[in-house]
Parts: sequence; C-alpha cells; structure tokens
Amino acid sequence: MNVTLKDVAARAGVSRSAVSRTFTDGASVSRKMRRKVEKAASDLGYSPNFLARSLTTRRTKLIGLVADNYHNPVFLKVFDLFTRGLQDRDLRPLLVNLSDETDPLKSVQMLKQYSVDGVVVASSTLSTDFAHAFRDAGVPVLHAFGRNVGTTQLHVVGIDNVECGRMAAREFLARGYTNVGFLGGPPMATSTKDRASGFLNELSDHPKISVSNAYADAYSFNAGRETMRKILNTSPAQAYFCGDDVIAIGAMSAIRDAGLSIPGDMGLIGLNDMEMAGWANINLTTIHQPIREMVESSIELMVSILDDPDRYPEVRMFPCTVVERGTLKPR
Amino acid sequence: MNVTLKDVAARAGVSRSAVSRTFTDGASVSRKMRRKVEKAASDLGYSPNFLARSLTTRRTKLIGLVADNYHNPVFLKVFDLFTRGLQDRDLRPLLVNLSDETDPLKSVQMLKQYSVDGVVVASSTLSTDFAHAFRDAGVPVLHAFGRNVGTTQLHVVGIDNVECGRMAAREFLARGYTNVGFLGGPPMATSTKDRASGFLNELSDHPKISVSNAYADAYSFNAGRETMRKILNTSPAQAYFCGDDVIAIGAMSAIRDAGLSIPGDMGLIGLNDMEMAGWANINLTTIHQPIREMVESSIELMVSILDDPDRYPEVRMFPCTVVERGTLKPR
DNA sequence: AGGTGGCTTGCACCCGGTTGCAAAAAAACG
DNA sequence: CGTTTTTTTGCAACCGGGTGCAAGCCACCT
Repeated sequence: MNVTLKDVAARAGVSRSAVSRTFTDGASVSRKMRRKVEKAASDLGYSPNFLARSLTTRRTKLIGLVADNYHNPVFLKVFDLFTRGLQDRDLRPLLVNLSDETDPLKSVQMLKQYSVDGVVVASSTLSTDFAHAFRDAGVPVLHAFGRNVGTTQLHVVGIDNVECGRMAAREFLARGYTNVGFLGGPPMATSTKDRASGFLNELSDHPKISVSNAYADAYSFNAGRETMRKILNTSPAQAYFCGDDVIAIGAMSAIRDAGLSIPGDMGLIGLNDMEMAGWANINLTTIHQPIREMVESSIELMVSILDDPDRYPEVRMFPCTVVERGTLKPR
Repeated sequence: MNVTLKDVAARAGVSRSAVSRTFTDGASVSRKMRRKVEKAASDLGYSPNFLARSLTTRRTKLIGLVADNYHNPVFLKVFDLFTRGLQDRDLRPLLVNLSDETDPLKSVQMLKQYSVDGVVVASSTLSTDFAHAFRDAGVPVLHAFGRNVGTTQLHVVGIDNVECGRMAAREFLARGYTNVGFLGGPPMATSTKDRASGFLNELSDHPKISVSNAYADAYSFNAGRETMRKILNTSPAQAYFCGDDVIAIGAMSAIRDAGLSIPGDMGLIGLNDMEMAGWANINLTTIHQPIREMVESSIELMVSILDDPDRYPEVRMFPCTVVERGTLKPR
C-alpha cells in the first residue's frame, strides 16, 4: 500500500500534525523536527497526497483544458504550450474534448466533480455559452482564442478577428485586386463571422471593388479544397481571404489542380501562420496569430484569477501581423 | 460554498450515509428514501465530489496521458481519440508533457500524488524507462506506440516497426529500384532503429542493391527537408524510405526545389499515413499505421488492467499496410 | 529563582465522502 | 398474530491530510 502521513509520523516518533507541517510551507517547524521527519519520509518514500490535501486547502491545482477542435494542427501547438506553461507553474491540465458535446452543463458538472481550480476554454468556434456556464457555476474561467463580446463579463484572451478581416482587405486593396472573395470556415463560428464582417466592412468603402463570399463547412483541408473547386466552376474572384491556413492550403490544391498558378492567376491569404504555412512547398502569405504569446498570457491571467477570483473581467486582444510569403501578387 | 452530502442529508432529514448510498450504485436504498434524497439533491444542485470519494474507493478515474511529441500532427489525432475514448468510459485524461523532462521519477511522483488510476505513455520515441518507472512504482501502465521489447514485462500496444522497414524494402524491390536509402528520424529513437533494421535486413538478402542511410534530427518537416538537401548535394539514391510522413514531406519539398520530379527522378515512401499524406498536393505513398484501432485497443486494455492490475503483460502489435499513392514509380 | 514571551508541538476536529456493523423497520412465513 | 428473515437505516470509524487552539518547552530578562 501507499505510504501515508501516519506511517511517517510513526517512524519518526512524532505526531501527524508535525509531519503535515513539514510538508506545508509557511508552517512552523523546528529545525530538529524537520530533519527527523524528512529522514523518515525519505526512508519510506513518502510524498503527500494532493487530492486528500485539496479537501482542506480547497486547491487541487487542476485546470480544466476544454477544447473542441482536434483537427487543426495549430491546436497541437496550443496544447504543447498550455501543458508546459501549466506544468511550469505546478498546475495540471485535465483535458476535456467537447467535439461532440453540446450540453455545457454536463461538462461543467464533470469538472466541478473534479474540483478543478479553474477552466480554460480554448476554442475559436465554441459558443460563449460554455464559458458562461462555468462562470455561472462559480468556476474561474477564461476563454482563450475567444471573442470580444463587449456586454458580457468574462475573461477573454484572443485576437481581433474583425481587424484581421480588415487587414486582409487592405492587403488586397494595396495590391490592386478589384474582385476579391472571402472563403470562410463554418458560417456559424463566431470567428468566421467576425473575420467576414471586418473584411466586408473595410471593402464597403470602396464601391468599385466587387466582393463575394463562400463558406467551407469545416476548418479542414478537404473542406477548403471542395469549396474552392465549386468556386472555380462558377466565376471566381482574383484573390481570396481564407478563414484559416488549413482552408487556404486546401484551396491552393484545388487551384493548382485546375491548372491555375498562384499568385499569377489567383491570390490567397490565410490566417494563423501555422507552421506548415512556412513550408517551402506551401509558402502561404498569411496573417500571423501570436499563439505563443496568447497562451502565455492566458496562463498568467488564469494564475491571477486563481489568486483573486473576483478579479475584474479583462479582455486581452493581441494584434496580428501580415506575413508576406508567395501567394499574393507583389504590392 | 459548494453543496455537500451533509447539506443534502439535512434537507432530506436523513443520515449522511443514506445520501451517500443513493449516489453509490450497488448500494441498498429503498425506493422511498431514494426519491426523498434525489429531490433534496436536485433542489440543492448537489453532485458528489469525486476526489473526496476517491479517498475511500481508491479510484480517481484519472488516467495520466504522457506524451513527448507535440510537433507531429498525428498526435493531435491521438489526443482526440484518447480523450474521447476515455470520456466515453467515464475516465479523465490528465495530460503530461514530457518534451523537456528527462527524469522519469519526477513524473512518476507527480502522477502518484494525483493518484491516477493508470498511465498511458503515448510515444514512439520515449525510452521505455518511463513506462518501467511507473510500473515499478506500482502504477498500472501501458506503452502505446511502444516497441516490443521481448524481455520486459510491460503492456505494449504498437506496430511492428521492423516489419514496416521490411515492407518498405519489398516495395522498392518490387519496383526495381537498385539504389535505395533510409531517411530516418532521430537515430536514438527506438522506432527509428527498428525501422532501419528491418529495412536493411530485408535488403541484405539482395547484394546487388546498394543501400545508404541518413537521419533527420527530429520528426519534423524542416529536419526532413534539410537532411534531404544535404543528400542531394552528395550522391543521392533513387528512392528513400522515410521514417515518418512529416519527414517525407520535408524531403519532398527539398527534392522539388532542386528541380527534380517525384516519382520520376526520385521515389519516396513515408510512414504513418497522416491525414496530410492524402492531400491532393502531397499524395504521398506511405505505410498506414492504424492509429484509431491502436488507440481504441489501448483504452480497452487499460480498462482491463484497471480491473485486474495483475493481468499478465501483453504486447499487441498491429499490422500496417502500404497505401499506394503517387510518390513511387509503378510496379 | 521566578516571570515572561515566543516557538513548537500535539490534540482534536474538520474537509467530503464511504462502509462494516448492529439496530430498526419491513416483509415473509407459519 | 407472533416469529423469523430480509432490507433499510444510522452510527461511528475511516480514507489522507490540514489547522485552530492550548499546553509545553525553551531562552531570555530582571
């Protein structure tokens, strides 16, 4: 069986409290006592049980990491950064996959049963209902890659999707495209809506530019490819702003299959700057999302929220930048 | 504060045990009592605290999911399948990132402190020391994507990497290549070694075939690309067996940049059959690893291990198959 | 020596649950 | 209807550990 407090206390010939205090920082233990206990503990190979401890301290150091997009390679990077960052701060991620879950309350209840200290909802597609459900249940929550919904009281770390749409539009304008399109992800995703709205809004000041839009039914290569195929059968625009790099890469494949060249016959700009976008055989011009910085900031914010659960809700927006590669004609 | 057993008991006017029994299946509770308790519980919004429960039941339903490769997109799929599969069985994955951890004991201690019921080490590169450390600590452990080390007593689910090497060699032979190479991942990874050994061994029966090998220093696009670049500056073979699709795709990019065609000037075969390998602009001939089936099997095996921790160690090997696409010349 | 104050220590109770046991209640039996 | 058997129920102890409180210890001071 496992070594417990009691065993250590018995071996050291002291009370259980003494042992407990030795492993609680900030507790008062004499030098002699500490040595005695530590000796006994290491003889026995003791280490305190976090879960038992959490009953009285009310801290599990468990953080629920909730995600719903396990197809976009970008999220692997997100997981990597989150797990490392949390580990560095002595926190542990409890992973939750919401891919086919639609009821926020079920996941809230699950995570409450495990007494997580906080929850990070990491998704650009998930409705804010999920984050709100946690908040309403009294669980500290933060929406990473979320959207700035001005009216609600929620911690959010994200990018300004509307502004990204504008940036893409401005790139097109600066390059003299006159007939452009938006090729978004799932039309219901908030990120898609925001990107489209920024894009269209910026172009609406330029009546001579014609604009169209289309939506892929998923943030995936195949969805991007199929949608572009259909577009090519009708009357395509000169350049497309794609809602995500992976969609852009799918579109790229359809365009090349049709015997067209990029950027000669058609321009493309993506969004995310996933690693692959920089691969030499892809070389996609795209809008860089500062994933590392956002994750780091999310973790820091979460740590402060744990310190002060009543901390006033904060929306942290990160600026994106255009990464010029080879899929738009020169300015 | 949170609703506890006591609150429910008080409201229902019954003892705490009665409430506990209502929420423990297999316990004896009368119909009337159950109704009374359930009413009180739902009035108060009570749900039992898993961690407190685990103290006496000695089951947390927490499974440590240990991984060290957060760069290969295949692992995103692995995470997806694992998290869903575990959730379906009412288990929760506690994610551990071992990317820069070298001391097995530290992670063992950490997971023991959280009383995980079991650990899945999901990695084809991690040394078996990690899995052994868990086993020696008395934690049920399973090595997924591991290697068949005949002598050690450990549950393993994996592919036969040696046989994969052989398959690649046979493909080359069947197509009449006479000068071939192995382009592996990190030379220290057990998977790399096994693939190389099968490949070389199969070819050793054919003395007229010349064989070379090279190693990329990571399972990544850039490593594959760089390594192939160097190869092209010397005297390249006619076809390469790459230790992973992502390396193959990197190599592909270097080959095309050098103005060579695939499979005209050089043949490539990968390993994994990651989603991207099937993308139209990549179309990589590769060896398919049945990820879904392996993960499913791992989870089932883990569940049985939890049922019977002394279960006799089992090595489950999954056969791989060649997926013919467009990067080898026709047979 | 006696008094005083500051650390240490152990006791006992608590965290939120589970469970063996025996008493109480209900059901089955003659 | 009383008796025996089976279920239900509550008590109390326990899981592994934290912590307020008061007693014990020690050093220091007068």
